[in-house]
Amino acid sequence: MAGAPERRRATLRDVAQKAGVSTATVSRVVNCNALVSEGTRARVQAAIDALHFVPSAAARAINSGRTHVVGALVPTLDNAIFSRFLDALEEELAGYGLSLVVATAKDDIDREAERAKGLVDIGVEGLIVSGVTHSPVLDALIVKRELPVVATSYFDPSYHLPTIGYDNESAARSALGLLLENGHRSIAVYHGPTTGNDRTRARLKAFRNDPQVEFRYCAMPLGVSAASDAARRDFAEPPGTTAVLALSDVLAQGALFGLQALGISVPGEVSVVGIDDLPSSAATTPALTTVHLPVREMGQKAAAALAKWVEDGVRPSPERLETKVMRASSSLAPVASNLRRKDSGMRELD
Amino acid sequence: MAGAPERRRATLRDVAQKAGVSTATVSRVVNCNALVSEGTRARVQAAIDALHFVPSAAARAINSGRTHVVGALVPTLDNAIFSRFLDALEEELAGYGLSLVVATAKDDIDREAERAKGLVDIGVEGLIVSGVTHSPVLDALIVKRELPVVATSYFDPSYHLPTIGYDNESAARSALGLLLENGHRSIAVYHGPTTGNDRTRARLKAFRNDPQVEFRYCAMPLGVSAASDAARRDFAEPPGTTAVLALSDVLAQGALFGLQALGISVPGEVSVVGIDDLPSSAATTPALTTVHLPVREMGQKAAAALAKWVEDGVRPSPERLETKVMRASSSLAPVASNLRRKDSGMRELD
DNA sequence: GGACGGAATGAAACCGGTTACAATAGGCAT
DNA sequence: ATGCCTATTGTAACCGGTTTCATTCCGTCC
Repeated sequence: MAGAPERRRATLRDVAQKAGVSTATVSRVVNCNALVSEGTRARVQAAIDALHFVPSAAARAINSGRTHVVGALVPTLDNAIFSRFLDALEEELAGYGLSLVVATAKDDIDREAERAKGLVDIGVEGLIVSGVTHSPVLDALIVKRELPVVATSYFDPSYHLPTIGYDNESAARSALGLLLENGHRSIAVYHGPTTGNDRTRARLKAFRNDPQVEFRYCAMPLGVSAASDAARRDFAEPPGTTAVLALSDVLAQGALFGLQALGISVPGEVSVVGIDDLPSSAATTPALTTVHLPVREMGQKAAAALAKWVEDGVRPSPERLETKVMRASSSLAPVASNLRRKDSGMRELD
Repeated sequence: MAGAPERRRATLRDVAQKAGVSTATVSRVVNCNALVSEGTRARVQAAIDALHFVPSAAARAINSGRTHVVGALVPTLDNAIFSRFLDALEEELAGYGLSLVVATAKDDIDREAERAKGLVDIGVEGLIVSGVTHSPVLDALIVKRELPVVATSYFDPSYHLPTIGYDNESAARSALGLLLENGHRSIAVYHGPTTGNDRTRARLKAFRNDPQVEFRYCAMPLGVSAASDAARRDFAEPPGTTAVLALSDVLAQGALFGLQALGISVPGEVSVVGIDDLPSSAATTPALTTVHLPVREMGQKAAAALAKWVEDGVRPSPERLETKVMRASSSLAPVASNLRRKDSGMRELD
């Protein structure tokens, strides 16, 4: 009577005792599996309800050898492009009966390795990572554990992990191509930090060896405000620059807003191109010209590939996803110094 | 020789045998704990390395009774406000040695309950949910399991779970107040779906019983494009409406862009107010007037509260976080029909 | 020289489930 | 009445670690 409220969670043995059956029978009832007579099933169920019994996930996992959990390491959640990717990834993984643990690497390979260690410690069966530049510590962990790992946001069939992603350099080249076609020869390249971010570095490669074009590289934190500030600074006095090529839509939007704040017409006076194709990029005025990265599709493909690897042991093949120019002339026009201002309106005709 | 490559992962027993010691000793080495002589430690470590031994998370969990995993159920990841929240949550939880599993409810309480069940099945020790409207199934699960659960994005000290969040109605009232002060009496309210979303419903309550104000409610999908389209439709012909009050910044931004597309000046001709204070809202031109919701802080507080509950068993108290009007006059001006257009510029003086 | 104390290690129980296999019982054909 | 088959249930081993407690081995102290 004076006893404590008995706080230990009920175990299968408790239930078995209360129902007057063996643990095997309770296990059968819990798993709806084998043939248990209606009578005992009801009796056991009653005991389960009375004791608030919930089976232990760990005990199950130890028997099945499966945790049904996979992990995703992304640079950050605080950027629509990754959260969009994760949204698709989570959705698709759920379809395979897998749960998703997320961890953020913050563009730091050591932190990434540390977090990965944490994920392995909690028993993830597989991992999604971003890019192909990782800590040796992480690589060692993968080898040791024979852990299924898919690298995303990057395509490189020669990489030692299967990559499911797009060609970053080619995406940047598409963006550049648009500007070149329209006569731009002096271009400001807005990009985020390159340390720990091989996607950005790959995109920057698109601008090598182009002696006829003058690039002004502007590194900044990956945020709308930073790009807006940069644009306000860079274009406060008319510069030679006729276009902003931003390696992320976040920066492209920032540049657009910054130019608008200066009263500079886009694309009338300055052209802006981005990469990502965020949902909001279609809605700005003008709508942003950008290179679409199929991150939802990437989420689905990566989920399917990892699920198959984890469940059936089949290592997926690399997959290259196509990027695509969106709204080619919306925030982009022929360079103003070569053509009459009004020509920018004519772009809408073709 | 002809034997298979022996694919089962190495266990503690394998290591013990190889090193010629007992399992207890290996366990000690793995956990750096007790006193093991230098000699044996080295011998065991060698065996561990040779066999690529990695301890099983499940086996550990079964002994400690802890999984070090908590779950978060959010409406969606595909909205900056939630991914921002999760970014902070994940960061803070990591500090407590907890990993974060995410699942999306998509504003559907049945799906939420189903996902929650899945999370419990993989062994989460606690849960973060959004809002205070949940399925009875979920409530039953919480009770049964005595699961620590913190409700966020909502403040209601009378709710049966501890809430850590802001007062949605009062946030909406702040936004409304700004418009009223400036003479607006005919206001378009842009909001997302109300089914399954009690935050939106709470915000809508702020507009009850105000006979002198005419509200036009416009429900739409929660996205920039939807709001942009809505604005283009609503303001194509001059309506009586002088302001848009959006219950999310995503919609406010959309409205702003849509109005700009129509060539309507904001705030000169139409005022726009939002709620959320997304990072990008500070950068638009004009910067968006909005009510700041402290979601990063909420993430930190929720993480701390849940961690303490899970680790020490202390149920947290509800916490009310303050909302705050940002950039009060940036995208908002006195109603044009009552005042001279140029007055809008004067707002910046006070 | 024998008892004592601490360090290093091992044996075995245990965590909470699953499951192979054995055992029991009732139904039915012979 | 005997034997066989099957539906139901129990026994106990097992999954892969952790941990308690006993044991062994030394060095020391008296």
